[in-house]
Amino acid sequence: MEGKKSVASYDAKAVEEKWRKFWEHEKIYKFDLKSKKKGKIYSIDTPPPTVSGNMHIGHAFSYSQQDFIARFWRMKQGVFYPFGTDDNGLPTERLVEKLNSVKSREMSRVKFIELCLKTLKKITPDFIEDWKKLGVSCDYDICYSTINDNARRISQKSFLDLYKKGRIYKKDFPTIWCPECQTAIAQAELEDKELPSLFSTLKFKIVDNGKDLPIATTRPELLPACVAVFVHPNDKRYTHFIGKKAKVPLFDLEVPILADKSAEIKKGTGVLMVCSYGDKYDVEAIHRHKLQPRVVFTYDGKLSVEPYGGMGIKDAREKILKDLEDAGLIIEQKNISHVVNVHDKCGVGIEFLPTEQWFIKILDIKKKLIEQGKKIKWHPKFMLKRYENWVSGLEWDWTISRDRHFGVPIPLWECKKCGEIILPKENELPVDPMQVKKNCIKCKESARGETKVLDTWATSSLTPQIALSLINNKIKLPMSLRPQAHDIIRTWAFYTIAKSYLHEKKLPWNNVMVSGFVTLGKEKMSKSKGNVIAPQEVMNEYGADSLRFWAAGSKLGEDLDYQEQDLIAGKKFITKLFNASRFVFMNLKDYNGKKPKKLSVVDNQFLSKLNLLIKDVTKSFEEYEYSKSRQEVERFFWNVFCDNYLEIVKWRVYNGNKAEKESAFYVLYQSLLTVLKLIAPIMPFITEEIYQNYFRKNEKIKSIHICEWPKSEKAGKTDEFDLLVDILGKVRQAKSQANKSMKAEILLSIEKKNKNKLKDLLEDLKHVVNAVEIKEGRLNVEFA
RNA sequence: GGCCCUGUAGUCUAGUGGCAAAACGGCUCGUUUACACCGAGCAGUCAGGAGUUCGAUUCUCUUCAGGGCCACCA
Repeated sequence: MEGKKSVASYDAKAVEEKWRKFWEHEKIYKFDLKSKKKGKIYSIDTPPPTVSGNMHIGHAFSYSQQDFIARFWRMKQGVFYPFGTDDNGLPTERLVEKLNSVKSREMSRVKFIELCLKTLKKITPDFIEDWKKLGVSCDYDICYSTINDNARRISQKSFLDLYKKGRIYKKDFPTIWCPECQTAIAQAELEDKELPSLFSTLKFKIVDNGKDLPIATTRPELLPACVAVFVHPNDKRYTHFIGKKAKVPLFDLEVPILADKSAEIKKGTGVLMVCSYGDKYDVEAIHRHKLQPRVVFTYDGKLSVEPYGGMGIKDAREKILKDLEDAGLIIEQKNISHVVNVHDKCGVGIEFLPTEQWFIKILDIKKKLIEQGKKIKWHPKFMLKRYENWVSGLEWDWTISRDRHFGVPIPLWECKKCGEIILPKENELPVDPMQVKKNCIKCKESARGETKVLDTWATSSLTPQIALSLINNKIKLPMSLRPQAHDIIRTWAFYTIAKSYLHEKKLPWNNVMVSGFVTLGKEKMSKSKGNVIAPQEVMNEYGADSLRFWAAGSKLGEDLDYQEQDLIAGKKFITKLFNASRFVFMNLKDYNGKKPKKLSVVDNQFLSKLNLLIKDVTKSFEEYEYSKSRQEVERFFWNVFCDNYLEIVKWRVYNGNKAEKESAFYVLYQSLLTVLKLIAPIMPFITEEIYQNYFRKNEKIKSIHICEWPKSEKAGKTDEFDLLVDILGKVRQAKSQANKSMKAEILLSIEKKNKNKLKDLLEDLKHVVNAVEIKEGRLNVEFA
């Protein structure tokens, strides 16, 4: 033997890999309807990540948080916790094109989807690996992709159902259009972007008398699209022009001057030009006054009016400004910064262009959808407000058609002759109408297969239905939980609530938990800023348990600053668990966990404290307050169990008689096991390691993660135990202030009333504070 | 312009109508039969103002600062 003892240390990486394989091999997280306790299964509508690149730290943060909840409920009553990937969108399309060096537009949709599925089959397992490494305890055998046959079938079936319910209509209408992606998009896909702009005041002229009518604009390229000029009916500067015509500068157009209260007297020059279409306001104004629109942009964002035909919007703007200047038609110009709407996927400014699109009617049920939202429990509560705000601010029905190539096809045909709509039968789904020929039912002419595809949200709003279809709908809506981030309340949460209501008049789930995001130095992490942390590296360095421990550090919905010190704290906690367990079983060895006839007063009261802990931690998990759970277990384990209880029982464990030992052994065994179970949802690997090493043989259950959640029994009093700890603290303080060793022998005097209270505990006290004698008197410590 | 969230030790986070808390960091001691990835102790904090209250860090209003969502975007 060496002079210095060798200390076993915990190798997180190796241990975590071992248990990850064990869980997979033993199918610990396999969904089993029979596994339900109390007749219930807690079902989770897992967010399907987009397969692209790697898991980022935001994923690690929010998936950890939902996994705490999942693991808690698994132990409590059993869970349905599927996994899925979202592969039905632009990011996947781009990735598949890149990996296979193809262009989706040069292939048929069917072929491209086939290629997607093939490619995904290859890359998804590696992608999911990060989730498994993090310990996310889904049943990965219950796995969907939002582009596979089943998801397409459900998505198209949803379309058919809503069509038959009269919820879907097609309309030729100016809708939000992205000239970059060349597709219509939904209100929810808009993003603000602040841009510098030139604010020019231009000379319009009154047709009758040639007088100037100054109008300010940032978009002179819309001049040829001008269809009217508005002034406020009370604006005395202009009332005498109402009813006359104005001449648009540079373009030989005459437009009516109309009175409209929406023209603000104080804004700009007080005169407003209405164009087809500059913004949503123009769309409404033109309809209100029944004006004839004159559209000057093409779908790819170019002008269609000579002499500017074929020029991009920005180029045309510059050229027109120059021509205006040359013609002396600019009165004033200034640089301003203003906010414009851009497409969230590409950042390009949107336009309003009249196209034929499919819509789901939702504006008429806004109130109903808010009511549905209120029936769901939002965690944290205020997230409901964001939902309400969004729904009450909706001004457009849901545009569900996209003029793109890749995606779930809109399943219908239209008769070329009579316009009759032909729908597929349910057993034909999934179908691509561009590949299947149909004839009109009425006039027998051939019908045109719809070329548009569905908005990706039209499919991902069905994740509850898709997930439940994988278990033959043995669980019905509402599911228990939707975990998600707050940036997609207006899309994923809203559309899912809308669809469940429209299809079944049901809630999709009873609870929504909304995670915050990760910041670095209080700034939002983003690739463009370069301030990103890779969770893979963190797991390599500290282990997944530490990363999860960190993710449990802030309460749900709060942002959390990434700090390395938090990872160190997690690692230390793991080491402490590891060492304390080693100590316990160094002494217990083959102890079988049987309850002795009688427990000592200290042991009994310590168990009462443990019972209080169980109660608190359970409640915190039930309320999605995992950070409270973590804090409570951490504090109990470190301060009460390690710092005090272990010190108190040490002497008995080493030197006690049979009864004293048995009592201590039983309590050590039970309390350590309970602490492990309580923290297992947050730190699944270390708890499994300790469970397997020491408890499995007696407990018989294959894994700690499918053990029964601890039950809190009625807690008895803890007065004497608390007093003992209190005295212990005072003695330590006295020794520390006297610069004495904790081993220093002392004479301890205790207040008389306390001496009576402590009469059963004096022996314990004597050994733990190393008192040579305990006397009555005031509480004080004398050094021997 | 409307709505929502946040502001607590040097740092990062809990928390409460009645002594302000943990962790990391700092300082002082100690220890080697679970643990130096240790133990004990010490110092240090509720953004500013007003109100409600016996009492406010907590509730209300307001100012300031940070963040988010929506609207506007002539």
